[in-house]
Amino acid sequence: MPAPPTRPALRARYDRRRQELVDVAATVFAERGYQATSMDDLSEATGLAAGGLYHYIDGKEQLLFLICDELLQPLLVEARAIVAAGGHPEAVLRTLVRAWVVHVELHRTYMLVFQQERHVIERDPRWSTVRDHRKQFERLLDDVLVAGEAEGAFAFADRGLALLSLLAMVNYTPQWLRAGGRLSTAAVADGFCDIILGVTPPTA
Amino acid sequence: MPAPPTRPALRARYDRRRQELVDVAATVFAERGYQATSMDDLSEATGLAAGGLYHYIDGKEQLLFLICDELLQPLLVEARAIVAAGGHPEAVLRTLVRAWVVHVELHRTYMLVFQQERHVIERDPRWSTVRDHRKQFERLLDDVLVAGEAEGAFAFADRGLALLSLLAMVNYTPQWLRAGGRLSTAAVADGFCDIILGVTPPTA
Amino acid sequence: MPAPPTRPALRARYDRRRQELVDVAATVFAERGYQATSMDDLSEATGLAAGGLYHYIDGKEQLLFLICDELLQPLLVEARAIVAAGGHPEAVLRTLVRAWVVHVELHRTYMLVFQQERHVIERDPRWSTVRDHRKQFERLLDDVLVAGEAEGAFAFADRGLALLSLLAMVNYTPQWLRAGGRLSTAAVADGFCDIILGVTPPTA
Amino acid sequence: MPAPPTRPALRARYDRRRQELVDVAATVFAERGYQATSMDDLSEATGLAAGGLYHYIDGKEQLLFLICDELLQPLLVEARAIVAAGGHPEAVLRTLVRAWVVHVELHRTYMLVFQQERHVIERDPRWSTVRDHRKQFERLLDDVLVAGEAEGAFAFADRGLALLSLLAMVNYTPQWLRAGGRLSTAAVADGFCDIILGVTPPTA
DNA sequence: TATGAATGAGCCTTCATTCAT
DNA sequence: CATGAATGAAGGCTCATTCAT
Repeated sequence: MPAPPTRPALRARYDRRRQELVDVAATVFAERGYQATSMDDLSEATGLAAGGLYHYIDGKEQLLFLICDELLQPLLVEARAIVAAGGHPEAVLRTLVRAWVVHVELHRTYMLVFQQERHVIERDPRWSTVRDHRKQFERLLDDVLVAGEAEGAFAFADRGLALLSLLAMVNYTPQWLRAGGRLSTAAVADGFCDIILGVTPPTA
Repeated sequence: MPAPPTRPALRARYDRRRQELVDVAATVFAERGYQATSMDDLSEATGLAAGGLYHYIDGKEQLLFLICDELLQPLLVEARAIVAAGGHPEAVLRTLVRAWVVHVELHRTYMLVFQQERHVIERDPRWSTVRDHRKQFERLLDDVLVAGEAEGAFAFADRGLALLSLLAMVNYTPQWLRAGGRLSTAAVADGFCDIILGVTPPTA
Repeated sequence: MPAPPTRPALRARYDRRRQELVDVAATVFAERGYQATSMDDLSEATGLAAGGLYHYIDGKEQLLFLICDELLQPLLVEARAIVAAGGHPEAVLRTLVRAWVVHVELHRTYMLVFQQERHVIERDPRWSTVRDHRKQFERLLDDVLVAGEAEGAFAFADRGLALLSLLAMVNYTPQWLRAGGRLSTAAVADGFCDIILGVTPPTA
Repeated sequence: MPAPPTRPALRARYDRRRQELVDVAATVFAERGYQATSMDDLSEATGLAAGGLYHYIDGKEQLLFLICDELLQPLLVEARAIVAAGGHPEAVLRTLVRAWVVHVELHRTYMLVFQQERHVIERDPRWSTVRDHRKQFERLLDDVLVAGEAEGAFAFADRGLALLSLLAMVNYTPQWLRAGGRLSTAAVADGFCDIILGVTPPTA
């Protein structure tokens, strides 16, 4: 990858195209799998010739990194803001989960790729940055649960299991959630919270 | 793959080695990923020369198939038996989930591989058998929830979400559950049921 | 094989190199045999790295197809033109055989490969196109013999045997005919016709 | 290949089986091609397990050698006898060609294999024995033509071409001659001689 | 910037052959 | 004699990446 252009006008176009490339890559990776996708597939999907891709990225693996990074980074930022804003634990949790599910839905393909390649990300030392972001997010989530439990707002049979379950639910979401489905994103997020918090329907 | 030997004595050894190969493959696939694992990796992991593997399998993909099949087939059989045995819905559900989690724990690597390669299995028509087994199992699970709801044993805010959550939780299990961990397998299974059913701890 | 370039300048070079590759392949195949020739052999013979060959072809088998096709297609076209032009049956036959022998001599290696791999071409359904061309050419030849016999220009003891013999003679030609040999191409062609037509030398 | 058994009874059975193996090999080679036939194919065709084949032969290539040898050796012996017996040149030629065509028909698969692998046999020094037999046979044939020409029994426009044509015709025979076809073996042989000798049908 | 030809390592698989049983 | 498991060297092909144009 040559140095990106410095003149602002060119830089803008460059950044736009690079973002487009990452988007396309996420879509194709999500469908065929990262390993099963060839640079030629991306070349075809973007309309850029094989060599042209390398003006925007260093290589195939960097695409995977960018996908993971653009998925986790903003989520972590938003989550920190929500937690920092404070409030009643349940409100914080619900706000956080809602933002999370929205994020997952908006970056559905990114999330699918991230989950698919989890075995690499979790093991390879070169992926520690991404891994750390995931861990920080999960830590944040746990903090909220701990705080709620401490304040008596939440009563978990087992907080660890509750956290793992919440992670599982939301991570699994992109496999079935589609825009315009039976449940709205907010409903899904609230539903998850209800389940975790043991909120039973009123008629019971 | 040549036809398996017919003489019983040889057949037994053949089957044993083949099973061993599938086991090793599951372990290596789980660690490095199916695509990232070369037949040479398996050759090294099994101690069998590259060509020797093909006495037991038709190709790399068949290993993936066998892994999925040996994971789902017995689970489905067991699940059907549990449901057929009948009983109070909650008892049935708990028995079922417990068996499921035990199965997942025993076939941890198989499950990891199955989850990893889900994008292939769900899309490729050649994998319809495996996909069908997964669907049948999920259908069975849903039937139990439906029955429990009908009998008034369960009260879900949203049964669909409950099912998806349960699937997510158990499918996520092999990522963190280790034998000898804080929670026993049974505790985990019951914990999952509690969460789904909205069982809150005695507010002591 | 990527799509061939569309820009005319590039396309010309591409076509030239591809033709070169087919030529080299025909030569090497003719010498070592199609099956006994590895892509590495072709790589070495062309000076192109192993992978580079696949810019021009889909695979080894396509080379064999192109060789057969480039051998038969133009021959058939030329033969049709000669027959269509009409004239005295003997003149037509002699013109046809002469063109045929010239063609065979010019594409000596192609012909050798075609003959060598006849057992595949005649049996495999995927080779029906090539097979059809061969049959059409032979049919054309037979038509000429039939017409000549009908007009009383030819008198065969057995026309079927005459046709088979002519085919045998010409097909066998590349095994021994060399440019600059004792007999000119035209002499060979005429000699074949003499033999088939029972023309005996003036009993001087 | 271990040493063949010496006890006569065993030796007979051994020889019979070995001959059977060569026959089967010739058939399979003729159909699929020598190179395209795997030892496993032969194993299946003979009913002998892979390793068992090596009790009778040294390797795959020896099978090819035996096929060629068993084809050419007896033909050469018979041809020599016919020529040695003497007689009118035309009678000798006709007897010889008839024996030849009969031989070719009886060893149709052997001949097909021999023709298919001609490129190896003609080039590789290891095949000089087989090549020599072929050359001796052709020499014998030429001698007959020379003698006939000298005696004024034959009048060739070009004896060399006549020889090559005859070779071509007979060598091509296994590609189309089937037992029970329109022409008897003898008729075919005589037809070839008529063509070479310029014998025109009586009605002409 | 973009193209597309070219590289070369690596992958999955086949196969002739050997050898313990 | 026969079996069938095992070997290991190719073989055809793919693919991430480079680079002259």
